[in-house]
Amino acid sequence: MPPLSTQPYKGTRDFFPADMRFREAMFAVMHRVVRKYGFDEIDAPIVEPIDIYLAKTSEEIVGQQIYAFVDRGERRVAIRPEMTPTVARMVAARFHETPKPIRWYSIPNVWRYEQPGKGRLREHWQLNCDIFGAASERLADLEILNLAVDLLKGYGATHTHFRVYVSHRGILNGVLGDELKLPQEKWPAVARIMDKKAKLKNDAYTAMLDAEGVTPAQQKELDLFLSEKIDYLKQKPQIEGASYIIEMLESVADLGLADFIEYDPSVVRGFDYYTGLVFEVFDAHPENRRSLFGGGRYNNLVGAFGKETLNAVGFGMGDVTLEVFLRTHKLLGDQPRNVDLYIALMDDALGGHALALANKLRARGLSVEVSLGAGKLGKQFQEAEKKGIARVVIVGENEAASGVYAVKTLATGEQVALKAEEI
RNA sequence: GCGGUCGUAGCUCAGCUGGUAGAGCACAGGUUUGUGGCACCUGGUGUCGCGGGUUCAAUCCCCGUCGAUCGCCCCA
Repeated sequence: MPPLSTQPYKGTRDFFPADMRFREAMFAVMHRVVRKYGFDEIDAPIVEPIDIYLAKTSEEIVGQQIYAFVDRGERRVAIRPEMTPTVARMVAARFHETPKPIRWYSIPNVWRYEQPGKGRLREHWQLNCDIFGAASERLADLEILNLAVDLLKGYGATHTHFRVYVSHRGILNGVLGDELKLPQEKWPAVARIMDKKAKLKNDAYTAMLDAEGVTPAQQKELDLFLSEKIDYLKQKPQIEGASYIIEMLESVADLGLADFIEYDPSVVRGFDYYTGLVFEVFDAHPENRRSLFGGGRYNNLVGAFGKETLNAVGFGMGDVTLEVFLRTHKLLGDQPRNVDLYIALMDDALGGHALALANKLRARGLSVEVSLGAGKLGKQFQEAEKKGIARVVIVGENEAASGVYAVKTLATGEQVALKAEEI
């Protein structure tokens, strides 16, 4: 048998201590910020019946990107490609007993079978924040946007680092259907072309629209829609979602978030379950102009699990894109270890004494690493330094006998004699 | 899924149209045994990503494969 590979499965990562420290630092900000908004944390199994994705997740994800298998009991199951259907399921399960509005968050790992690339892997962790059953959907949407901005601000980001683009599901439908009178089966392709407009040359763009059978008159209207942005909506109040977006932006300005949030007609989002607000957060860095995360309103998902329905809005923020963002802008870097003391040992016979001393110090809240085998003192200093520990307590015969320990601060070389209670 | 680049010691990499491999850093030990970060000495490893082919001979050439990375497709 050939030696086994030490590589993790394609598109996944091992988290060695340094990676784990970084991840935990990212998560810590998430927990801190989200809890300030009164969100409760939840978790759920990584495997779900595949049915919960079939109806409402995008066809692309279910058809090509889902990890699915049949279990020993012939059940068709899937490894979760996203958390939202699970959250909706849990809300439906405790529908009556949970006070509304429900604010829940989670940081699950989710899996998609896709081509790994920068900022894209097969397994990633995703902060999910959702609000269910708000009496005012507008206020819930506003709070979710506010939270999304606040999260990135929690890492020290400002409006120069990122921008939130909002739109409404009804707008695109209204423009393509009611204004342009395009048949519904053309909408996805046209939306895709619009989304790519910025990357395309003008003639390539028109050529693609021509190929979809979009007439010059329709293209002209489309151009107006894309270029005049909010003014276009003001001229067409009959479009579903137009007045909603106009008013939303006013509320955003009142909240002092005008620098962070703007309307962008090309925001679409892939999930089929969105029903209203959709938004996407983009990195503003010229070399990392990519979508960081997004979300929107999905009012019909909870109803799929029972008689009762509940309006909902939320977003999912992935750790891979977030890490690229944070490192690109130098907002979060490598995290140091956090151990207070290293106990150096002069002789293995003093090991018991050292372990007991460590326990005393731990009881006072300090974190302590004990040398698990005496060596040259100099080596032990080096070991402590490499482990990122600032101070060393020396346990030798004199110390063990007197209960007064030499405590050395490595960075300065200063050394003082302290009793255990004084360390 | 398609195309480019890449894969050599733990890490970063070198290796001149093919002759069984090297540097720096890191690591271990020592310069004499209760005080490190400097300096010096010594030391080791590599199935040269994996599999196959061509050749007297392959790290080098060819094919395949796995993985990473960049771009495209797709998408969040």
